[in-house]
Amino acid sequence: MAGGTEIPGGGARPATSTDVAIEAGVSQATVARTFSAPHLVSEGTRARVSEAAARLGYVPNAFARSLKSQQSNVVGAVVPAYGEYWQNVLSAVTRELAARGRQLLLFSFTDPGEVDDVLDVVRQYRVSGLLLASASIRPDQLSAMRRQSSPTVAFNQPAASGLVSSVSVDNESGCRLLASHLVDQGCRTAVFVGGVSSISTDQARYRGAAREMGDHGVALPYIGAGAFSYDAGYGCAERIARLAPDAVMVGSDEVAFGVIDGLESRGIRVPDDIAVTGFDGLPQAAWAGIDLTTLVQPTDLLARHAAELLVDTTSASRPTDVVVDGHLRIGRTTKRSDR
Amino acid sequence: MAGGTEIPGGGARPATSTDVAIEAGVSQATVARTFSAPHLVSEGTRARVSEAAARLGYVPNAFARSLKSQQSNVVGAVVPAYGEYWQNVLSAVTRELAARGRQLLLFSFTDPGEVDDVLDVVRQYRVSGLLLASASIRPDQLSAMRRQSSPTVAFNQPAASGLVSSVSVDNESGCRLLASHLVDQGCRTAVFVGGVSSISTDQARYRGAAREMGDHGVALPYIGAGAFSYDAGYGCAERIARLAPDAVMVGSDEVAFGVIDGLESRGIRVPDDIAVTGFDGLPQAAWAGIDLTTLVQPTDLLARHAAELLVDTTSASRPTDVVVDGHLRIGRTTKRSDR
DNA sequence: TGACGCAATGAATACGTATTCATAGGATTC
DNA sequence: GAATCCTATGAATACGTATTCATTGCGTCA
Repeated sequence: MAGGTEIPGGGARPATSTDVAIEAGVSQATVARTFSAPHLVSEGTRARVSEAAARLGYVPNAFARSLKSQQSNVVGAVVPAYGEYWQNVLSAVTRELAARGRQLLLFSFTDPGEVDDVLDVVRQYRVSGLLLASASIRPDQLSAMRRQSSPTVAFNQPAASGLVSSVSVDNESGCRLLASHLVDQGCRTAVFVGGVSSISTDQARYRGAAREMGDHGVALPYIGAGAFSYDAGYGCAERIARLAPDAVMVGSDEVAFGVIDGLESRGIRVPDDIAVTGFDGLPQAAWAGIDLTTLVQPTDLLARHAAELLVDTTSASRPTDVVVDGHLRIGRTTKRSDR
Repeated sequence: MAGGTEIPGGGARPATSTDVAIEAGVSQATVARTFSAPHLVSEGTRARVSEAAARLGYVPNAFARSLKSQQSNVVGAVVPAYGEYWQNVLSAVTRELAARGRQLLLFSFTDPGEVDDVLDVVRQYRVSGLLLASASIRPDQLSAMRRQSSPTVAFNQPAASGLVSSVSVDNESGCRLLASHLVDQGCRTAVFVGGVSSISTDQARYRGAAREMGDHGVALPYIGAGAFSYDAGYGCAERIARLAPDAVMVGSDEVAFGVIDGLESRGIRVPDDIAVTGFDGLPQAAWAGIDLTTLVQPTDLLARHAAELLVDTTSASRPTDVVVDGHLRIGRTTKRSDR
């Protein structure tokens, strides 16, 4: 240890750029420039400042910076508290944003009704972007975001189109792929299990599935699980069993996991008695013990698109809708049992 | 619509407290007080201000507030990018913090080596608290947090003791419960599959398991999966098979899911040939298709303790270690097959 | 009735930074 | 050799709020 006073400034107060300026014998402006626009500072000075900063343990104050520069580098995310799918999305988006120097301020809600209140809090943070995972949002909140010229991106909620950007997988064609695969496997009767029928994504998936099935002369009644959860799926087994179809198309993997277990608990074997498909491509779908046929969403790609829209300030005034294709994952749950 | 000018201030600039002050015919100070200390404002004035604020779509600027008041209401969380377990924890902690008026600023890392850099960014935000999910942290970062008098809580990383608070499940006694259950089921030989052996949590779990087994004269060799993931667990199957034990105790549920599928893929049946236990109590463990015997961590309770420590400013100077008990969940994977 | 206290409000200031404007050299150009 | 330009720096100011201090008006108590 060279000097005696390591990390001085004894009190609780973190060092400021002015402290560093005094320590380095330069002006506060020079310190600020050293950190936010180094190319404006000569090499020698820069070194002296950096050294002084390190000595004082100085870290720029993000709040002051945001206040002055009128932009925050913070992206807000409003996401349902529960659900495997959203957790994966969040994880991917966080990574992509971090790579672009943005932080993620997380807000979660359990009841869609809370979203409005949550958004009021979000606005306090003058977030430079907003990721939405819920479609039920007051239009004036959206236009407030827009006036702030902060890009807003709806993730897998294409219905919000027009006012905000959106990034989503092609739900309809994805479901056509799944349906088509089922038909190939010899499926003649089927059922669709949705989560919450009022959600646009749910509707689009059903629509795609029903059309493709219809094209092959297969009817596709809709059953609502009531939620996007394992338990909701499990609870559908009886209603499905009553219809005794060849196949069950489930609107989301998590629900599908429940459907499978629910069916098996009633002695209905998958895929021998009924084939099952999911949607999302959660990591668990690939687990050997499950091996679900599903439509894999390219989460990383979606996250990358979302991050890019969120970082691009011009995208606020020019809402963009990005739709990417998923790919079919064929698993055990639709293996033809040459019946 | 009453007036003509709904939400004026046409430009992109959000309304400020001064704008509201002018609109309401009061001073800026009064507006500030209306929002941060309403009891100092007379009822009539308060109403007039609130009305003006609503008219202008005014929302207080959190950055300015934090700058002035020197506290942020933002809690930082540094969490591994991947892993079922942490996603669940994050979700629970977010809820608890929201209930206490705190927001969560999320930082994720893939490589523990990144943590130091991430923490530098965290410090920029003068977070009022910090949740850590990684034990590998430079001591000077911790003391910097302490000097800032921000409570820091290590989640399930009890080794960090002393400098920061911690909240964790009783790993050792939890594993004793699991081991004891296995012995009751007639287990005479066993193997422990850990994730990353350098992690204190991993060590504590192995220690508990080995001691209980030892008390019953059962040796417990350690196998390192190398990561806390499904794939890592799947890849251990061969090494396990070579030892041909009665039971495998796995240090985490996610790894256990992989172990089970890996074993089954080699024709080893669970639980008929080998019993398997996990640790964590992930939601998936309760799925009927899996039904894993595991130690359920009371995540909500842990999150609540963490949130309380993070909110309590005095806890920074007085690190506290909270340890709570988990409970045994007995599933299919250890059902005695009267061998 | 005068002194005092309390409630409500306004004026002014400080928080820590980014940025504009001005200044001083030093290099470059004709 | 003078006019010009560019680079590096400092002084000063503004961002939007919380808070201290001062002021006013009014009720209360002796």
